[in-house]
Amino acid sequence: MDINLGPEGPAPTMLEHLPKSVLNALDEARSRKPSGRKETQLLDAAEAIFLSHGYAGASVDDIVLKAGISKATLYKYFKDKESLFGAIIDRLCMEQRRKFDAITLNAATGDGLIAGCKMAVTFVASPLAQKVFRTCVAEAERFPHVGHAFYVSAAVAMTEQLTGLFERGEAAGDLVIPDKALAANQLWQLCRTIYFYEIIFKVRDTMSQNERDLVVKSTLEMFVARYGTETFKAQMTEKLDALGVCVTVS
Amino acid sequence: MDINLGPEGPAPTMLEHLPKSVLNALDEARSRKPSGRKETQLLDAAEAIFLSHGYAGASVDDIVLKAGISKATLYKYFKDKESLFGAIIDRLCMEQRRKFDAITLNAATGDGLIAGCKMAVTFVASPLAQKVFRTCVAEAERFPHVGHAFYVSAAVAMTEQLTGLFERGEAAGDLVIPDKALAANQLWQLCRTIYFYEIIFKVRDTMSQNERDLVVKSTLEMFVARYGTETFKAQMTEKLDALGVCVTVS
DNA sequence: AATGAACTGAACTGTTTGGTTCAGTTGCAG
DNA sequence: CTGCAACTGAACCAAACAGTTCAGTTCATT
Repeated sequence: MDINLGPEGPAPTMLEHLPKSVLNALDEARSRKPSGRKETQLLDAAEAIFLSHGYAGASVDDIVLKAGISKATLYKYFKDKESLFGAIIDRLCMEQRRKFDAITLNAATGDGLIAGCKMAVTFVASPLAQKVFRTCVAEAERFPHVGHAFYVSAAVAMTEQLTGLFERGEAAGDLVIPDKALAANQLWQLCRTIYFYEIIFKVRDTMSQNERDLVVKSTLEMFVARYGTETFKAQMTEKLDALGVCVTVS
Repeated sequence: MDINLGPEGPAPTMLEHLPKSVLNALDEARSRKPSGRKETQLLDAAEAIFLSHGYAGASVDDIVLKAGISKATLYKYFKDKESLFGAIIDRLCMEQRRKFDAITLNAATGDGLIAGCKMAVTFVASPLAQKVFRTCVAEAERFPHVGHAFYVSAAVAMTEQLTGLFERGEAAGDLVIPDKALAANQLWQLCRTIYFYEIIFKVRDTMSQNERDLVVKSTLEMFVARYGTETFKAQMTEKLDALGVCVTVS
């Protein structure tokens, strides 16, 4: 995407001493986003610091230091710390929403469910998603907008996706789901079984492929037992037995 | 429990000007907890402020002001802000654990499951539990002990309780659960469907009795579909249909 | 070569922070 | 009455905080 100059990056005064190739890359980046390079540096730095120290724990001085810009520049882009924080959260949530919307679960019901759960489990356990979750939970009380933005970008987006899959599953005679929004939430909740909370509460750091498969399997066993037609249950049992052994699809 | 003197409370110098009844109540409280009254005031105030502002956002001056004690006294009890915070979290988690351990789910399987889920849903949506959850999630990365304490006080305690219920359910021929810890986690997760996250992210503030019943019902429908024996499924369907209309047990 | 906008670094404001110190007050046990 | 430990309030510290100001630099555009 953009060129990562690392913390601080070279001062503009030093540009002429860089190799041609780097200069070209810089020019390219600059022409692509002519007026936003400094802003991007700022947003990236602010994101990293807010996500790891929280709003109150993050210092503006640390942010400008990491961004390699001056304090005056920051306050030209944002009126205060609070609005910078808001912009960071909005950017993160939009990105999250984008990820959900990019998913297309157009496989057959069984494979769609498995793929969806795998994505959900992988997403939910990813370091970035964990940090965003943590920060949004932490600040939701003081900044309701933050909580709301996160909720819409995750819960709402995911509900829409799954509802589509469920409707197709019903049409195919695989599922019978009276309340699809409720079922989507339940499925999503089951994908957070055990490991999500163990990571959130720092009881562990990561989860293995086997553990991911275990969650997918146990989640769908439950989901299908409740909402699957008899024929679909039998069909899924096989598929799920194949899982949890070695499969790696992602 | 203890006598609430309100913010700041009367200074000790003013005690002799208070009505006799209040003085007696004060004396009673003091003789009950002779050496810990100031400490209790401190812990209560610190709890309130940490839970609503987070660790970094809470100021020691605000805490001693609310506790009605002097700063010097605080630093006689705790070596620094961090250890005060640790003590607050430990106290909250111990209390949480105590609540879970006090539960006795000794009814028949069906009623036990319903009672357990009702408690879980009510607990999970309570303002205090929400604040504790928020704070522990927020600080788990900077203070791993906080995350760990919360995890043990909630997840572990609840798993133990439910495992007992499941074993009795199996003995009675109602349930078949190969992995009981997993099933306990799934049940707990399902109790957080929709509303828990809506409250955590400040999309709403409370949930009604009907909404609680809806969660209990949908949770157990799913759980029983997966882990119930055929006879038990039929039996539960009736019980759950009775629910979600008006029932108020709590 | 001149213009103007973006940006810099560093100094500066006024406030707040966590933490310390201390002379003096209080209430209670001997 | 005395001695003692708990506690007070207020002053104090150095560091950090968010936010402002400004003289001066950089750089693409004309």
